[in-house]
Amino acid sequence: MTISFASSQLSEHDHKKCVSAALDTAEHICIIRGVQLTPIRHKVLELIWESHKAVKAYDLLDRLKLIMEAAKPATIYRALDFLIEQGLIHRVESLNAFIGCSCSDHQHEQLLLICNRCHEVEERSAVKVMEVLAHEIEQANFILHSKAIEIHGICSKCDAQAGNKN
Amino acid sequence: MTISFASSQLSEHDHKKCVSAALDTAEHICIIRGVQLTPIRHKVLELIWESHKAVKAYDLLDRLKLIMEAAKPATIYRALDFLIEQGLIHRVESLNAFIGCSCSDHQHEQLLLICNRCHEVEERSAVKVMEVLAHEIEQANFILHSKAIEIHGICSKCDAQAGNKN
DNA sequence: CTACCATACGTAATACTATAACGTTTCATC
DNA sequence: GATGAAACGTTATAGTATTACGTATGGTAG
Ligand SMILES: [Zn+2]
Ligand SMILES: [Zn+2]
Ligand SMILES: [Zn+2]
Ligand SMILES: [Zn+2]
Repeated sequence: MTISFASSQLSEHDHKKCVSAALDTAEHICIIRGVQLTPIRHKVLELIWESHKAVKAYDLLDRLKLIMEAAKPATIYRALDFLIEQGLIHRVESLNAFIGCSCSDHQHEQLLLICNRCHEVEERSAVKVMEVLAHEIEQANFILHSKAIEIHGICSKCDAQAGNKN
Repeated sequence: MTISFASSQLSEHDHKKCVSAALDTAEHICIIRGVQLTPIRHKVLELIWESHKAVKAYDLLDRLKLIMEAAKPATIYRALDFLIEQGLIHRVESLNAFIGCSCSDHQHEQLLLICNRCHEVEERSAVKVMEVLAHEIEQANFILHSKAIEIHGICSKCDAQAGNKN
């Protein structure tokens, strides 16, 4: 059965394109910025991009160990720190997990739609939300450093599948 | 030195009123719902309300141990689970910490302004933000279960203090 | 009454997440 | 070829959270 009517941008797509685009962009960004996308960092980024699901640090570690026996927690966390600093991945606070950044323009003005069923995370730009939110923050005389908007629920794809089962 | 011009709702207030209001409300809500605000749960809620700072589970545990030697992690986490279920506290995902809920009407349509300096957390209702956000979520065909908007930065009080030092 | 059941709690063990500390390698620069 | 910075290796430890199983309590059906 195919899901022809699902509306999520994550459905039915050529994921290899996501991966290669993400890695190409990362390589490009790192060259421009003069920072090193070392083999470990590159591999961790690739592992994160294996799917659109949020992935845990120790799961990454297990997978990294398959090709790099000596990998330790610090190995992963250092790579994650680097990738976050460079805005190449996002930390999902409510899951203690990580996803590849798919902000089209890497402006990181995004909200995360986290599916509690399939665990995929969709990043949406939501310009209007950010505008109104910025205004609200300003009204509170609060000096913004960073913001995280994490929405939990059921994605359109999973909802459609559940609907089909009835 | 007093800070007479700070604008945060958390400044210069009678915190005993916050605590007693929160505890009274909690007792009332639990009676209405037919759930038990046991002595442990009540005490944990009181400890959380000692300040407007987000508090960690193991810090709560240490303080609970002072009056209840046998307290263990499960003691705290069970109380926290209950209080969250009842909407009497919020979990701050980005801090692995907890704050008392101060939604005026316990509708939990709030955003959290988290000060990185003093660690106080202000809960703001932000109706307009929620409206626009709800619309955005609907457009994504996403079925909402819960949402967390966590803003990090410097609160007006801390900003004013920093200003005074110059 | 008492057998039953649900809720809350006691207790121990364990799992999961993350960082600290210090040594080594590498490579560009002086 | 000494110096210094960045990345990584390695070990230990800190911090966060859950599982599992046993006990106590109180309400309720029989
Ligand atoms: Zn993809
Ligand atoms: Zn889903
Ligand atoms: Zn107060
Ligand atoms: Zn502050």
